[in-house]
Amino acid sequence: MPTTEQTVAVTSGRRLAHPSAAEIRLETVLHALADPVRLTIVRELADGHADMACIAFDLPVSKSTTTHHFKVLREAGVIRQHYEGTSRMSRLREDDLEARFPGLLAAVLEGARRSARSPEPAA
Amino acid sequence: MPTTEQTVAVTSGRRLAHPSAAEIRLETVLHALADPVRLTIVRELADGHADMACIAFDLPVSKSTTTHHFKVLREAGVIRQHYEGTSRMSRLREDDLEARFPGLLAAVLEGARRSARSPEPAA
DNA sequence: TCTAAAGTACGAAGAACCTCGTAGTTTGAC
DNA sequence: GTCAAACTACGAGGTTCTTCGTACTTTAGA
Repeated sequence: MPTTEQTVAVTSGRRLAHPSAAEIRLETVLHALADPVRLTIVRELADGHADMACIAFDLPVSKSTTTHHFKVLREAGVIRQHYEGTSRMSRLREDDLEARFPGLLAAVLEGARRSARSPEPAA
Repeated sequence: MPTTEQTVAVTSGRRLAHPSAAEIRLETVLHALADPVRLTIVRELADGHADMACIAFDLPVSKSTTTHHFKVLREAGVIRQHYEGTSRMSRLREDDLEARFPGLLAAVLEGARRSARSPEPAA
């Protein structure tokens, strides 16, 4: 029995479904990371903003769209979320991703940082 | 002037548009790799089948769909293609991808190989 | 208790994507 | 010149994705 994912809901009764580490699929992860808004979220989470509330991200989309993107990331196994009061805290599942796809997240994050520095090298 | 991509069309007059190495975008690459058919193509190209004709891949889709997927991979900068007679040869742009996103292709390929061995760990 | 904050669920509109079949192009061989 | 092989271009059909607004739920605080 995989009990890895049983640490849920500390200050709340609300539950959030997460895939177990073994259930994380490569194509789902790649698809989750292929969206600019979601890549921004992941990059900010990686840059020291762990356990951030969704509202803390300054995203160029509406509130419900933000919710949607966090859900996609969570269901893909990229982030873990838990409630704290009315806020939902998010954190990268670095260990689980590293175990399943070694080097993938690091490579994507490094690539994202480069792209952020040199957005589009004049086509 | 980037002259990296000027090696085209050896035995043919037909041209194929490729992005230069600097134009390869992370999100486009991730999106290109997020499809199961395209991931199969990339995995086979990596597994020693460099410079394969499109027809040589045994894909579960029609001929025109195959063409479409190769085009997506080429326009994303993942593969390079050139004609040889009536055949179109494909090859991974490993060097260009490594230069722009170090470790990314290797991580994806390693993940794809693992997924191929243990497709779905019984949800 | 009442209110505000944070977030969810639902449905809808529009865009993008995957797939296919058909018709056309280019090449090489006879 | 004729023919087949390999591939492309085009459009269509159906699905999925992104985005939004509105209404609802849960929690914390006055």
